[in-house]
Amino acid sequence: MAKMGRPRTFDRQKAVVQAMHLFWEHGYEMTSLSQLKANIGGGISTPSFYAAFGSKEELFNEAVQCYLETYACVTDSLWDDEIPPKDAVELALRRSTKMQCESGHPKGCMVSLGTMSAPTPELTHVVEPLTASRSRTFQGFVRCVEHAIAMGELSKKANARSMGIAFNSFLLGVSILARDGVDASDLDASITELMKLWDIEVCQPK
Amino acid sequence: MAKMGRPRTFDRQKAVVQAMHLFWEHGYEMTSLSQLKANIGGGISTPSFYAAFGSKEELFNEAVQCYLETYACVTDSLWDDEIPPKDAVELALRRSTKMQCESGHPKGCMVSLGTMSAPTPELTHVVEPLTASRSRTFQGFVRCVEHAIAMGELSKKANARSMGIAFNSFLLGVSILARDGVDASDLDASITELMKLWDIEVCQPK
DNA sequence: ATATATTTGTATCGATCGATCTATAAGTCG
DNA sequence: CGACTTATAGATCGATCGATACAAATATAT
Repeated sequence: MAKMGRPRTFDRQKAVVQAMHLFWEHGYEMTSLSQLKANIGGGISTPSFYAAFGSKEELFNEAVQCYLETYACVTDSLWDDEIPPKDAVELALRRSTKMQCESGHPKGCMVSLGTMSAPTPELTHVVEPLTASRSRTFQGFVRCVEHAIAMGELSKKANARSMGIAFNSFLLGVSILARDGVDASDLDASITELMKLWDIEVCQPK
Repeated sequence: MAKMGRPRTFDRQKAVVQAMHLFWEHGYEMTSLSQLKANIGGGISTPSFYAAFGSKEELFNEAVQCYLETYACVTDSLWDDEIPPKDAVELALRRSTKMQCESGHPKGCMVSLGTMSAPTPELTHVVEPLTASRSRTFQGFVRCVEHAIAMGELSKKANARSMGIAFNSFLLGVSILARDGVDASDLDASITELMKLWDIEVCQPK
């Protein structure tokens, strides 16, 4: 049985993707309802917007979910136990950097850049999923280092938290550099440099 | 000869510092005139604001200049030829990180976080000083590595650009981590980790 | 004392913000 | 067909945005 009532004139899922691109580019507060309406299905009216999405905040939440389920997966390797920890870290760094520099969508990472989207305390809850995702990625880096230590690949003297922060901070910085137009190839080369931090802590064969 | 006319009821320089804190915290567009007026001298009127500063944009420029001449100096070691290159890099990283985590002002770096303050192309010129400062800091890191290579401290095979990007990207990420409330001590420990990238490239004594 | 220069307070400007009301159009059901 | 359901279009809401006009207040300069 098909849906009753007058059919929608625009593709709702495509609209969420469009909204995601706008929020990604400008942040939550800096993206206006006018922008969103104008970019959905070639332009929709205010009541159509609210009938379809409820409010700006609800659409933002959908857009964030959409991002987390698609683009944000570039760091999934950090929780894949079938991938050696070092490869997992390197894959996450390279895939994320590559994605952040791709054309077809805004530069940088929506999760990382979302920090500045909650300038006031009353907006904190809006960007909570982004904050949680940043925390999760950080934990993922630490986890990989800890696994490597437990497996005997890395020295027991290695500081998992410090190494995790180093990898994580580098990747957060990539968002700003990607926004500034730094070439993907330059960033990729610097990942090669950064990964030497891992090799240093490898247990020396006796 | 003193200034003529009715005297100002607030300290203009203190007002610029107050404005700097607000712009630092919320970015250019997200800081409203109402906020600025309310936080200057215990509250001033609209005409007083415009008489003193001209416009929101002009005040922002003054606030940025104020930041660059004070807080931003934490990375000045990168251009100090009397400091050994490695120390210069490490000092810049540690001083900047410490400053970004200090209390008494917003967390993170105003220059780094200013990326998201220009969501629209027509605002690009407003944050141009911030963009220029980011570029300058990056060049500073590269410069130190190049000096070290020229001095024979670092291997000629070292990639100055890649290493510069690595240090720079890490430091940009610190702004986001500081905003997220990461402890200064944890960040400082990760700098110790990061600096191993330098030691790796040191010419081995034969 | 008078003229001049500057800041102040009150009121207000048009534009835009996110959001809502009412009425109409366009579908599926019985 | 008529009943029901849903999305549409146009008009508009109060709040806030950055910015201005005007006149009263307060200082210095002559």
